[in-house]
Amino acid sequence: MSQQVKIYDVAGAAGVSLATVSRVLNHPEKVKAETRERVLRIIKEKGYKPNANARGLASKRSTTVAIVIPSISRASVAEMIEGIYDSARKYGYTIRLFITKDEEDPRDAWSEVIASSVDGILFMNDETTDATYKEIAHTPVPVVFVNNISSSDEFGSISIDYEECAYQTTKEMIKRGNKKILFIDTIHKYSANELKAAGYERAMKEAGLEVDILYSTGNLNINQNDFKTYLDKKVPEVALAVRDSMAISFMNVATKKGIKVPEQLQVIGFQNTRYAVLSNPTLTCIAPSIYDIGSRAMSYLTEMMKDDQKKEEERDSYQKKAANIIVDYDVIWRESTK
Amino acid sequence: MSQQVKIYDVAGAAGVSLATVSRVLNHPEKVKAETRERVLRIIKEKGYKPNANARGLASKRSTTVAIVIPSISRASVAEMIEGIYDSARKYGYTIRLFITKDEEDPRDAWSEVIASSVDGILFMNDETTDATYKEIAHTPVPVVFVNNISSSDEFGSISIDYEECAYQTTKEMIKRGNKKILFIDTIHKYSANELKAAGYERAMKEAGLEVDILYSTGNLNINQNDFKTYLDKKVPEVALAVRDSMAISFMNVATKKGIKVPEQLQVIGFQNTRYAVLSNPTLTCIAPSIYDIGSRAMSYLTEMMKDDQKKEEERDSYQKKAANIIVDYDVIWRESTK
DNA sequence: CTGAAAGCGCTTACAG
DNA sequence: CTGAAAGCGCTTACAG
Repeated sequence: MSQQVKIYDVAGAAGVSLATVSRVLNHPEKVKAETRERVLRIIKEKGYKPNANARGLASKRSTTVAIVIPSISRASVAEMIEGIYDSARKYGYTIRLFITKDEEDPRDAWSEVIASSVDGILFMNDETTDATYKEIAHTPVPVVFVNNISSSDEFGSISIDYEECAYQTTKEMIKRGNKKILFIDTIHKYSANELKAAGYERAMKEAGLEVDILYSTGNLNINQNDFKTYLDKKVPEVALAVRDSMAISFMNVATKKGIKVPEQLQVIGFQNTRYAVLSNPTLTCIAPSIYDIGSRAMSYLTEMMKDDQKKEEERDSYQKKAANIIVDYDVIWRESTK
Repeated sequence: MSQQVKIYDVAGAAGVSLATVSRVLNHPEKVKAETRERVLRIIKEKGYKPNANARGLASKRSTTVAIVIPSISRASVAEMIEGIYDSARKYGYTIRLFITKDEEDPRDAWSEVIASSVDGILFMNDETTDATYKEIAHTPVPVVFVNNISSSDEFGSISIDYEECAYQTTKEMIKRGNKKILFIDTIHKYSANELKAAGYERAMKEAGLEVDILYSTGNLNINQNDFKTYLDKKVPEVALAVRDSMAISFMNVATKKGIKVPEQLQVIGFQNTRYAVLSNPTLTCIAPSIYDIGSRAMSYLTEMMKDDQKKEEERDSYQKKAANIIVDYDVIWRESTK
């Protein structure tokens, strides 16, 4: 249980004051090259790492950002966090993780995040109500919405244009001669899913085709019943599902009923999880660059935090800069489509 | 951008000194009930949340623990983190997330974790070499191994007994009259997978049956080729795979060759990921209580951190207490077995 | 370019 | 049971 090296130890060994050691770390350009080299060498030798708490307290900056997510088990969260993490490391930030539980008061959750004294917040949320906006309006550090377009111009966001990619994909399937196109959505209204549905509807209406949306829960057993009931009545030419799991489940139910995929029914998922390639047939997917969303969100947050260090008056600038950044997507054609 | 409330503000409003406010928060039993109530009310009114950095600096405790994982995209990590998180909240701890990249020096990674001044570390690692042990030996805070039995008695661990569950499951399949049982393993040696293989081997040898292990990569395309090549030569009665994705992939390759699952070939996975129910047929799985591993790991770490606050002499006690805690598992029988 | 000193917001012996 | 004061390990104006 060895004692951690303190800045005093380094200063002593290098024959300088602790102020100089601190400067070497925080404003190296203000220190004479010769001194800097010497201090740096000692830092390395002794394995000195500044105490994060002391640093945070003195500088009012913690070089820590919070990731706030509703639940970590959602399919894409892991990849997004990985994107955030890699980007955060590049900028020297550390991650604090918060999972907001549905059953608890979001007010408490948010103030806990703030109290943890982070320099910025990456906020992933499937549905952002006005109440949420009010909640987070007084946050003393920059907030960036991840994978969820912010409808407020107070906060920036990084996301896929879900409306557009649903629109384009539906349109493509129409162009390929399909008319009966089903959209499978969650009962619960998530803002991303609402955008997907809107894009689908736009394409269908433009082509004069009938909009057909099947709502089901995320629960697999209920899904399967709903899907069976639906398929007893009719078989669409194409099914687009907001989640890969729903797409695969729909495909499995159809296959068991003797419906051939993709000959009679083509299926498309919206997430491109790793399991899209494990289904049989493999699943064609709209593939958002989830990793990129994470890493771009972090780098955007970094910019905002830089601005945040400036004085109050100048600060308005970044508020106005609040941008909704759109990240690319691909469509990966696999066996579930012709 | 409202100013955060400080302990001074609360003290002023409550007509007490800041020491008393601090006591209300940290040692409530030392404060007269009447005073305590009043202070508590003001704290609530003002929405006071102590500054985490200042608190950490003054008390030498940060009420933060680090989760160190090799890569977040592994199937079970999300659920484990959820378990850790829920348990951490219960004990009032916050989470700092570290992802160790294969390409970087583990020495640097670990010292970064320590510098972030956490009170304890939850260490998830697929393979722990002697070098790793040496690396982390001088960690100034308690470390608990998660999902990886520690072979050192310096550190405790929480895990499934992978050897045992592989043994029991193989034995069960033998009891059901199967003789040709294949074990599908990763080429890369992960300690958990080695334990699974050992359990399988023990059961096979006990029954005088031939051990048959197929090694493949985690890469799906390579898998499929390996599996095709294997199945061209022979079809086992049972295949046990260390990963669900490998099990499903093996099953899909077999199905495409016209082999009937489960009639001719039964398949069992080792993880029970959500996708076990999305495969067709659904996959029988050994189901470790991943969530429990996470939550028990955190609660065990809490104990160690409590001990860690005591004096050096007393400390040996917890070192000796370092336990390897075994968490339960289930076997969930689905369509891929008879 | 460097050092002495104040201060960041708390906690915790130490008196009383 | 409560307050005054020292101190946690840094950063950063302020002098020089």
